[in-house]
Amino acid sequence: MKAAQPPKKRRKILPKEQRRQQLIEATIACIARYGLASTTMHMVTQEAGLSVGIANLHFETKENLLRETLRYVAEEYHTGQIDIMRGREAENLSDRLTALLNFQFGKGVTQRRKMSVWFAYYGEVGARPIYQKIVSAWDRAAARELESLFASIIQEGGYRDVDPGELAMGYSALIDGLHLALLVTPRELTKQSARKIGRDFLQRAFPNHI
Amino acid sequence: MKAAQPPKKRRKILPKEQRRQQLIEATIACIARYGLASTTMHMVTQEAGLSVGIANLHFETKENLLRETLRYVAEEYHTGQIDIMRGREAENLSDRLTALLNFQFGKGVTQRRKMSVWFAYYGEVGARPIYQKIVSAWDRAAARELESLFASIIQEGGYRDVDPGELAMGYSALIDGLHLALLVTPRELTKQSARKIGRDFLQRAFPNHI
DNA sequence: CGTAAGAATGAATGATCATTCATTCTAGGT
DNA sequence: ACCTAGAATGAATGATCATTCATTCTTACG
Repeated sequence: MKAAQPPKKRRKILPKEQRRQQLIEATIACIARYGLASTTMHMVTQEAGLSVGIANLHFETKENLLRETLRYVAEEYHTGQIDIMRGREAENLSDRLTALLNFQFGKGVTQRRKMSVWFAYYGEVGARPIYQKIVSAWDRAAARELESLFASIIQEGGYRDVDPGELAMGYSALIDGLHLALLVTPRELTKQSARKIGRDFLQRAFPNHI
Repeated sequence: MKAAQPPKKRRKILPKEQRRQQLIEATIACIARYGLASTTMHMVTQEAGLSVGIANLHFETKENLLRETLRYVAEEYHTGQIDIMRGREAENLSDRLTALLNFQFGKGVTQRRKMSVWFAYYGEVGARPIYQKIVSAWDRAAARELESLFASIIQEGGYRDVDPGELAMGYSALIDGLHLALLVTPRELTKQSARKIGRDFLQRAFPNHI
């Protein structure tokens, strides 16, 4: 009786950048499925369909791979937001608000896969200064952009007694909290109602823009 | 040259319940300091000033210890909230709202120590069904209580077009998001302004109660 | 074709860690 | 003062995992 042969796959050689990307994607998949704590190098390389040694070749250490993965995830989310806020897609201020909501509760961002990874890293921020640095740098950039968008809206609408900085902080916190709720208690909250809650927040602040 | 002798401590025997509590506290301290991923049984028992074997004696496995620690932290936070919302300390509805804010941004809850632990577990929720079960059970209980408090306020104030369930979800999400911001970007947000942001949210919804 | 630069492999290594359990010690009961 | 139930200890064990590196394979280029 012969053991079933794993189909001998031909070894493929690819440029460094492509392999790095492939490993980062595999890392995201593993963290979403098994958690940051129990993800091993073996799992990651297997997920990528490669051998264990490959990770060392492209990232030196596990620590590096995890750091680069966080950088990638943080950049993807925050540049998506920032592009919308800067008005790449909509000049109109009201439309930018709607586009922002659509992005924050859209298919790309609210996948369980993505949110798991996001909060897995947040959970370690308290213990790893480097994670805190990466996340807070992006957070600050997005916060500035949001504050400036809100300031424009306040001016355009002539809204009184609203501080753009405070409002931006509140809105960001609300969005993070809603993502957390979607992850932790998905039965209590749908994407649609989460989106509505975000919308209502904006509407109370900017009644003529939403 | 003699190595400095660790002062031989006399072995102390204590009731099971007290040792369990001591180990849970040590676990919280370690998670806050080193993160959930790198906390070892050695660290925990050392933090408690006990030997490694003790953990097995009272909790069987590391898994159990971590689970019981989460149960303890979740219960502490949510029962604190629920007691206030039920009006143990204040019959008046407005006072209950203020008390809730004070609790959520008070000394006890917003310590880095506590918030680190809280989010460390949230980060693993995506991968460990048992954590999700514990957290979401308490979340649901607190959400129900908050919804009922909001419903009373809506009735008392005759507020129109406000859904208590939706508002409760939004408020909880906002508070979670603010705690996360306090943990991740402490330089951008003080406890005082976080509290003010929470207050403003309530004020927009219940202008006559805050 | 032939060859060499370097990409990819995976068995081996050593470090870390949870768990075990034979032994030691404590304190309440007699 | 003595005894014993069972609380506490910590060296030993075995499992898991990141990392290494001698070897194999691929492909671009002459």
